[in-house]
Amino acid sequence: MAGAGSARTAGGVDARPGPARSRARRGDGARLRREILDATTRLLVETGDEGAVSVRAVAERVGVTPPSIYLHFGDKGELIFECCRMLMGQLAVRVTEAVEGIRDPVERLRLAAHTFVTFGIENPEPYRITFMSPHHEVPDDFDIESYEGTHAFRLLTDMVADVRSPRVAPADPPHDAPHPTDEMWAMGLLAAFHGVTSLMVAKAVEPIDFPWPEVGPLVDHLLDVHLAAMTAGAAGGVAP
Amino acid sequence: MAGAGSARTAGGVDARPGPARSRARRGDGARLRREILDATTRLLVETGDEGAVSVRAVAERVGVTPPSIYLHFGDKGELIFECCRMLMGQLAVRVTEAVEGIRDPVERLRLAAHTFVTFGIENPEPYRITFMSPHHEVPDDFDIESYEGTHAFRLLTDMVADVRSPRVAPADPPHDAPHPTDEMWAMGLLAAFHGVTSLMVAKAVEPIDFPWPEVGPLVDHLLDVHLAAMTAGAAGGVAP
DNA sequence: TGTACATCAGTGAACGCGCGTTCACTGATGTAC
DNA sequence: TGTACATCAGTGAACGCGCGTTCACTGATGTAC
Repeated sequence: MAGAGSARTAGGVDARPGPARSRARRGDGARLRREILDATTRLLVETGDEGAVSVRAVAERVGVTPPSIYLHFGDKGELIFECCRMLMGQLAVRVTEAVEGIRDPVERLRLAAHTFVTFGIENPEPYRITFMSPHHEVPDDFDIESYEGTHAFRLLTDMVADVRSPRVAPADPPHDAPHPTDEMWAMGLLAAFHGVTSLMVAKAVEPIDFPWPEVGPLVDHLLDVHLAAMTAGAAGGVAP
Repeated sequence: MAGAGSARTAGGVDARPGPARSRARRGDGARLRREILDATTRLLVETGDEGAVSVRAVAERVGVTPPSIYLHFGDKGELIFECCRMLMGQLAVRVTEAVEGIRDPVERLRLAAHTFVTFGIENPEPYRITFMSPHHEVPDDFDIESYEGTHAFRLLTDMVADVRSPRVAPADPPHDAPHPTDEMWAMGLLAAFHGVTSLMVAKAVEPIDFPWPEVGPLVDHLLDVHLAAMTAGAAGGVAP
């Protein structure tokens, strides 16, 4: 079975068993864990289909039998959750690296936005599972503070604060509402860019020739809109 | 089997067979079609889980055997697609009715946005399948012009045009780009509100106590941002 | 008014499939004496 | 230096399940004569 067998099993997905994986050395059982996470992510990215990710398919791609998965993950849900967490971390790292060394706050924000959206579009299925699916249960030991997403959102809030500094109050909103906080601006931006990514990732739309604009210009437009609004009240605004 | 049997089958979902459905009269075979679509939608709304919607579960809820589904739908995909289309139509109707009779363009836009987001949040699973899933194949006879979504987007574009009339050019964007068209404004708004809905619908986030803001204020904020930007150049803007 | 017949709405039983998961096991690797 | 043994990494076979779909059928309903 581990020899030169048929590569096509597990739901018709090419699992490419790879070159007869060698058994891990004694203390190195964790190696398989890394390989499983890796294979799951690649399966998700390459097939672009959550349905293609079964315990069996992952095992086959790693070059191991299905029960081996349970040596490292309690169940399938745990595997998927861990996988999403890893990708979330990668996204955060990407964005952080992209803005590194850039001083102009506006350019930082712009680059962060484009990086975020691009990452999502390049990894549609992981993005979908992480941000658009209701399924994965959160494990008991989940800690919001050590969650990569939390750091990322804080980074966004900081970027917003930098853009708005020296702080200006926007023109009074047309209805009776408090002026937005940095967190509100950040949430608005997140919603907007997530919205763009989400629309592009839901490929349902693809075969319909709906006049979607190019992604880049749309992201720039949304940024411009926010930047214009952020600084609109600069002239007559109230600095706290 | 059609008597007082166990209501709990088909994946543990309560299918509630209902009061022994009577066979349709001779020319009224289409009745079942409507009932199937109805049951599918309700199953989707009530369980909030796409996985709960199997041909068997739908059949049981309607009070009919699984093969009967194939009397009216070629396969499961066709059923789901038809169901989404119906919901899309309902959404369009809801929004249209909501803004009916309201003269102030800004208030129209505001009401449309809140109605859209609320509909999505109240029907998370249908919203997810319709707007956030890549699965359903588009049938061959699909006509974009008669698609409810197309009308809805046109409605949005018109609302944007009304708000921007008398037409004003926004302040020059900070980079070399053309001024946004009505379609671009509409796409930006759609992305933003879809983003909000999408985040709320992906209940993955729910068990994590992330500091999501209230939906209403966030929608208002995004509207304010767009309105401020739309009218920012009014003073020195160029009317075409 | 009565009856043979075509049509239509739906049934019952079964198919093959891939899935997640379990359980008893094997055989290589390192360690203690 | 040699050997018994505990441990660890992974296997092989099987489980029960629900799924989408098919096929030959049944029995009620309306229609033609």
